[in-house]
Amino acid sequence: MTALKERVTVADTSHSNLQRILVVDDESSISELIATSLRFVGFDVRTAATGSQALTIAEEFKPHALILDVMLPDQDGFEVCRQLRSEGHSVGVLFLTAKDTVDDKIAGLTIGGDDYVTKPFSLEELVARLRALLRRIGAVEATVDEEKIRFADLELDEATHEVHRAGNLVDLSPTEFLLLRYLMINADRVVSKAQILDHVWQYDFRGDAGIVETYVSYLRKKIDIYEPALIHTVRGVGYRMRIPAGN
Amino acid sequence: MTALKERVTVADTSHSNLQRILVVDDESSISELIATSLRFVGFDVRTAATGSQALTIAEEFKPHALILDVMLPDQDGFEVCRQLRSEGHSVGVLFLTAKDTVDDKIAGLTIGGDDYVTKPFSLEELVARLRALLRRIGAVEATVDEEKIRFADLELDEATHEVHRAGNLVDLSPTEFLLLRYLMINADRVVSKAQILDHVWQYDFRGDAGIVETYVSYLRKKIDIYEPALIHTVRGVGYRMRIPAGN
DNA sequence: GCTATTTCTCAGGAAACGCTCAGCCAACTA
DNA sequence: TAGTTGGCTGAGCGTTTCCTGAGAAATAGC
Repeated sequence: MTALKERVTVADTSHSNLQRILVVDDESSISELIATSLRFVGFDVRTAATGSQALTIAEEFKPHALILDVMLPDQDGFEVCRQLRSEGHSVGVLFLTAKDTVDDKIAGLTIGGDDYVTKPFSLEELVARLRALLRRIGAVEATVDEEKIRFADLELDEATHEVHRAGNLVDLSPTEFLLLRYLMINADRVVSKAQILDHVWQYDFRGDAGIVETYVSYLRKKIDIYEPALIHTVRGVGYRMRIPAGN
Repeated sequence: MTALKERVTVADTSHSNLQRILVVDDESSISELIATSLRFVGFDVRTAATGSQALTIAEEFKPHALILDVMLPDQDGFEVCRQLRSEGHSVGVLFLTAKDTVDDKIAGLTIGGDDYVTKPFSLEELVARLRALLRRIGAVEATVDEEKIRFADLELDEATHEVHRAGNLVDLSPTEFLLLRYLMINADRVVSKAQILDHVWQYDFRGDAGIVETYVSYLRKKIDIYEPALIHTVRGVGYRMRIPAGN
């Protein structure tokens, strides 16, 4: 799914040098979805279903970050977070919250470097947010990890959410931004509409894959009005970002 | 009986260095078709007809990948997948789904390097997808395994879906691509029209074998306009891809 | 609360594709 | 050489795939 370089052969875990993420959600379908996705892009992941279980696992797993549902069966996510911090763990937290649960508590989150994502989310967004969080709390060793993705004369900045093509600022809607990001990360490879749907759209999206066509069309009108066109369709297979020149 | 079974098992599988694939489908005609085909191309294959059976077999067989029908008699494919993953198996899954199940069920199928194929499928496509999946999840040891197939000055790239002949990009339709792929994989060997039909076309194709001739013709006009011609007819037998030079 | 943006559905049209068919050519046979 | 068989290929047609504009519904911003 994501960039080749991020692919690390899934060996095992114990004391790997991968970043360790603890996913806490009582719905196993959600936590497994996240875990699978994160493992694939190169994280070392554990899951927990309750707050107390999370604390136990965190004790020995020592995660760099948590993805933490605020609604847990035993105690709420904030409580888990507080206990963890009181024990001296400097861990970043990405909260998961239902859309309508966005009350005051969450407002103050971004101050501490934490962040939150509302359910349902798109996997692309979750991973992007998690990466940003890890960068902020300084859990990323090397700073090879720039916040910009480049392809040809296209430049996408994760920090500012800005996109430039040939030096010109391009204004994109949130979905367009995510889609472009996904295409750029997979530059030079064909990605199917199903893949795009699974990664860019929210996991509960139940509409037609035709929406991908619509958004590709939007993107083209914004970034491929410049030469050369970079988004190419591979009929019957999917889309591919590439520099056509070389033949 | 157990003795016999175990002997056989130990003899050709248990700790073979072949890649292990577990095929799960309640229609034995389908799972046997797939199993036979995969064994022939060098996989170690087991089959299961239900979800629980799949979990049991997976426990001891430890497959590198699953080919999993989403519609199973007891539980659906997702559940099987989730249970397997929650037990820590880092297994890739290739889902099988009926074409009209495209509604709500197929969401999330391409997460974590997984993929899906709709029934009816062509064996060539299934095998190609499976190979790609194994590559993505890193189950292939040596990395000699590039995503390109080469023969003479022909080059077929699975990731980009591009074909080059003598450095020139050649544009192929999906079926043409599959056919060329099959011929290249069987380079220097004669393949009959029936074989081609069985592997390249969907297993429920009930048309005339003459369509193979038509597609070979298409292919020749696209790749054998260069010298030397690589696709040769073996009259009364089939086709063979070869470099003519030698005699 | 109203407006602007964004998301999503839908439908028409254009192009590509899969497939059939028929006429023709080449190769083998007697 | 003539007949027969197998293979090649152009033409045609129904279907699928993709693109795009228009508009409804949801959302966010002011």
